[in-house]
This record gives sequence, structure tokens and C-alpha cells, in this order.
Amino acid sequence: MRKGIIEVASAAGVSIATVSHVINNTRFVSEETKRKVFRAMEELDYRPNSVARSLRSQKSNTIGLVVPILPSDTSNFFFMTVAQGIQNTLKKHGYHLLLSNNTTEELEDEKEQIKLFNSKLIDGLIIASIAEEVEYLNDIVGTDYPVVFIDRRPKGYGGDCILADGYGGSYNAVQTLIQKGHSRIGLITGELGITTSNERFEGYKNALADNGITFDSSMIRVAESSYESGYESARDLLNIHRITALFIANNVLTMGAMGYIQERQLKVPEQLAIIGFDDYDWTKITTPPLTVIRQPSYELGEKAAEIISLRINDKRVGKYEEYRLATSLVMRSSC
Amino acid sequence: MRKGIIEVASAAGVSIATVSHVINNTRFVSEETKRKVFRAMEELDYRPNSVARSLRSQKSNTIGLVVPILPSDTSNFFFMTVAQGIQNTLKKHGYHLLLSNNTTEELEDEKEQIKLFNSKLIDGLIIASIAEEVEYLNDIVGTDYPVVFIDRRPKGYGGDCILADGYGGSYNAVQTLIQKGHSRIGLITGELGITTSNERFEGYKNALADNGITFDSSMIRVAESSYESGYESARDLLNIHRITALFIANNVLTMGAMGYIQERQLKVPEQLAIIGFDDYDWTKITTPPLTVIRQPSYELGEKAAEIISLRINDKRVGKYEEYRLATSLVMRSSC
DNA sequence: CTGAAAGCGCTTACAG
DNA sequence: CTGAAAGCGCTTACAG
Repeated sequence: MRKGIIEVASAAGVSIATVSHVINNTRFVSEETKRKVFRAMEELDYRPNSVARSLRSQKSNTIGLVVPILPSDTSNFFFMTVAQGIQNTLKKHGYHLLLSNNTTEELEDEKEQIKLFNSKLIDGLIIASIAEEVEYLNDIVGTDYPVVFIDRRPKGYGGDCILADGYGGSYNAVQTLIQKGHSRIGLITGELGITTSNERFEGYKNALADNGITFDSSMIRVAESSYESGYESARDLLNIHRITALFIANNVLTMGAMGYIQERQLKVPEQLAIIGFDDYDWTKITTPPLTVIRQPSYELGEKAAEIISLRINDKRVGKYEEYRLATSLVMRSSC
Repeated sequence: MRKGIIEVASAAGVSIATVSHVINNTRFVSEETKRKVFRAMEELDYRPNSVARSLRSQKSNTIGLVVPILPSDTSNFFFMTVAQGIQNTLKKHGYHLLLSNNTTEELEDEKEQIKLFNSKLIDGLIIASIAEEVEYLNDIVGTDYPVVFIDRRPKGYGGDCILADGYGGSYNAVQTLIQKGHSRIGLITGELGITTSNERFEGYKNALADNGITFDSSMIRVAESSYESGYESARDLLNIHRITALFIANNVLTMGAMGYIQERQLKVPEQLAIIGFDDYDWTKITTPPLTVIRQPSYELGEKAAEIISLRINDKRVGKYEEYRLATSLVMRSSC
């Protein structure tokens, strides 16, 4: 049986109101009284029941996180790294993290998860929505708590947005390949629609254009996010085209494409120059080690956690902002 | 403003008690009345406030998960995969998942996180404790809720235990190397103490012994769990010894060791045969693709979630059990 | 077959 | 400087 505030109050010889105010530092209490209360809490090993606290104060100190991770997609560690960044910084701010994966890529599923969160009374929501358009949030969230969007920027609802500079990273990658003398540069990208993929695609196109290289859509493969799909895209592309370089615009696809390239025993970068996406340790151990565009995924999570806690505590009011975290080229030996 | 049970009751023309009983199916209500209540709930888009529900019923439908993941250890996806397995099956049982990483490898931190969970009223705890001895749980958890241990089996507190057969996997790996003609087989293992590492170490030793090969402790490197540490261990081992085969007993260390081996341009398996641990997609794309011991991490999470929900609902009472999930050898080209 | 009411453990006006 | 009491939104004996 855990002790409650009543036991503490009586042990300290004060009212429960005073105990509460001492805990929350919410009105003046004399040093003397404070000491007695602290002592009583100590002795009883008192921990405030945060369920009761939540019910009364209508705050839960809990943030909900919804990210899309297919069960089949066992290699997509991007959102997991983001989640870690979120969790670790949320903890510093005294918030808990309620985790929910959208495993079906269905919008209904996403809504359902948010509704579940609602019944638990969350103070904020961090979401990488699968939808391009999230007007539905008006019905479900209303103005009950702030929403922070990560990785992609949907339309139709107001919230801060934490993104990596995918456009810049992609431009940079293609520019680098061009400078190395390539002009027949293939692209494997995740499905278009979400801003993330769109921007990376734009970066590819603009880098070509700025260098006077004609865009050829047959050098592009749009793939769903899976190892197999990356593998097949690389195979198709390399069998049809005499491309001399390949840029792969996301981490799972990079892995799959490398699977095909390793199997086919292509000499990299001599026969094919490669730049992949996302900097994980495994990119150091391919043969040769992979040049990649790094996006700061952990930091993206940290930032999202920071921003949402500012919003919750009204430190930041007014216009929603978009935060862009820089990407960078990590040069190794594949190009 | 969200609607409460009172609005539903008055809209349906019944008492709140009846509404509650309809929702929870907890006593007989006439079909007629049920219909009215359901209609009212529908119209008002009523969602029970689970904070209030928790406070009153002393259940939260929430499970806490504590796993150790160092912030530096950006490649340790084992527990993340486990967490996914847990989350996905918990969702099916109607439970939420509260996630907390122990990022310091300090026992105090672990305790603190559990205490935080306690104040939120969790119904169960799933934990991969960093401690070999968890008697402290008696004070913190008492008998308030069931605890399920994953990945490693600590002493001093009663709870079901979900483990992979690390001993068997390790034995199998070494046995395989021996059958390929190797007798000078190095081992890189995570720090001993936790049962996981201990068992894998035992498997290594017993496989040697059963084949009449003398154990030589100078062929062993004990490393902390990081890419760098794996890299350095491989370097040390290969510089000192003429080993012809290497077994690496965890995933992060495998990656680090492969980093060194790739850099040194060793011919695998000709100059060095290798078996690693954990089957991730990246093991397919090294040169050559890596033979590994697979442990079913996602399934381990699923199992943990299943067991804890059985315990919570008293479907399973009595003696705590240990569940062993089989490991398997995934043969590729590195040995 | 259903209702009136207590109470889960806190926070927070109100009052002095 | 501090206390008495209402109330957050439910569940659950108790009663009929």
C-alpha cells in the first residue's frame, strides 16, 4: 500500500493543501513548515500519485509519439533513433513518452492511435504523419494540446515542424557526383507525396539542371521502403541503363541497393559510384565504405522534444515555425 | 471541451452507473437500455477518460519498459526491435507502452525510472536490468504489479523471464567453425556478469571442450558495447594472435570488428572465418555477406508482451517461468 | 433490472 | 502564512 498525501500531511502536522504547495512550489510556505513537510515525505518515501494529479490538473506530463514503422521494415532505424532523441530529452523536462507505431500505413490507424492517446490525456503530440493532409487533426485534437510534426510537413493543421534539410543533402550528393565527372546519375527514392521524398527528388533534379544535365526520368526508380524494394530497384536500373553513378535517397533502400551491388560484385566506385542516405555505423563496413548524406536523426528528436515542451509551457507562443536541421556529406570511398 | 459520462447519461436518460456498466460490460443491462447508451455515446463522440478510470480502478492499462541504451551506442538496435515487438502486441491487448531508456548504465538511474513509472501507476513492468541482482525491486515494486525480465535473467526477484538461447547459439557457432577445420578461434564478447554474455561465453568454452580444443583465455576479448570497442578488440586480437576464425558474440561488436577487418582488407573467410551475432539486413551486404547467429528479437518482445498481459489478468498464476526462444545459424559466406 | 452516492488522491479557488 | 472543502471523471459496493 503506497502512502498518500494525507499521511504526509498528518506526519508533518500540516494540511494537505500545504503539502501540495510545497511539492509544487506554488505558494509561499515558511521554511520551517517546508522542512517538516520534506522530512515527512522523506520518511514515508512519498511519491505523488500522478494519475490523481493529472485528473485534477488536466495535465499528464506525457507526450504521445506516433511514427510509421512497418513490421516488415526491420531495418528502418531512422524513427527509432529519433524516438531515442525525443525520449532522452523529454526525460530531462520531466515528461513521459507514450509510444505508438503505426504499423499499417493506414490513415485510420493513425487516427485511432491519436484517439487512444486522447483518452489518456496527453499534453502534446509528436507525429510523423503518413498523410500529406492532416485536417482531421482539427476534429481529434482541436486546441487541446500542441502538435509537433517531424520528418515531413503535412498541410491542414497548425504546428511546429522539425525537418532535416533533405533538399540540400540531395543537391549536395548529386553535385558531388557531377564534380567527380558523372553525368549519367541514377536515383532511387522512397514514394513521392510526403515532403521528405519530394524535396530530395527536387534536390536531385535541380543539381542536374544547374549543371546543364538533362533530366531523364527513366533513370529514376520510386520504391516502397524496404530492403527488397531497394534491391530490385538497383537491379532494374542497372540492367536497363548504363548509369555510372547512383544516389539512393533513403537508408533502407540504400541497404537493399547495396545488397544487389555486392551480389553482382560491381567495382565501387570504378564501375559505379554510390552515395547513400543516412549515416549509420554499418555504412562504414561495406566494401568500400559508403559515402552518405547524414541527417541528424537523434538531434531531430531532441529538437522536437525541446520545442514541444516550450509550447506546452507557453514559453513559445504565436506563429508556428519550421526548423531545418542541416544535413552533411560524409565522404568515404564509394564515390 | 470533451464530453463526460454525465452528458452521456443524461442524453440516454439513464444513470452514470448504467453508462459505466455498459462500457465495461460489468453487469447486466437490458438490450433496450444498452442501445440508448450506445447511441448517446456515438452522438457525443464519447471517449472514457482513462485517467479518471485509472484513479478509481487503480489500473492504468499501461506497461512500463526499461531498457539500457547508451546514447553513444547508436547501433544497438536489439532493444529497439524488442520494443517494437512489445508495442505491437501490447496494442492488440489494449495496453499502452511507456518507454524509458536507461542511458547511463547506472543502477540508480534504473531505479529512478521505475519510481517514475510507479507514480504513473503502471500495470506491469518489462525490464532488461543492468543489474545481476535486483532485490531492490522488492522495495520499489513490492507486489503491486508483475515484472517480466527480458534478454537477461537477474536474481533476487520473482518474475517471468524471456530469453534467447544464447548458449545454444554460441555453441552452434563455434561448433560450426570447428567443423570447418578451425581450432584457433577467437572470441569477442560483451562484458560478463549479465547472464546473456555469460551464457554465450559458456557456449564458446563448451564447444571447444567437447571437441578437445584447449581453451586459451588470451584469445578472448571482453569489450564494452560500442562500435569502437569492437573495432579495437578485433585489432588487438588479430595483431597478437594467429587466430583463423573469430566469433563475435553481439551485434554492435560485430559491426565494429567488421570495421577493422574491412579496413585491414583481410580476405574472409580465407584468412579469417567469421561468425557474428544478430541477423540484421546489414549483415547481408558486407563483403562477403556475414554468417550470423540469429536471435528472434522482435518475437522476444511479442512474447514478453503476451506473458505480462496474461499475468496481469491472472490467467497465469503461480510459478514464474523461463521462456527460451531458439536461436539459429544463418549461413552466409563469411565462414 | 437500475440508481444514488462514496471515493480514488490529488490541486486550487476561497477564506481568514 | 495556512486550512477546509470542492471537484477532476470515473468505478463500484450498497440498496431496492
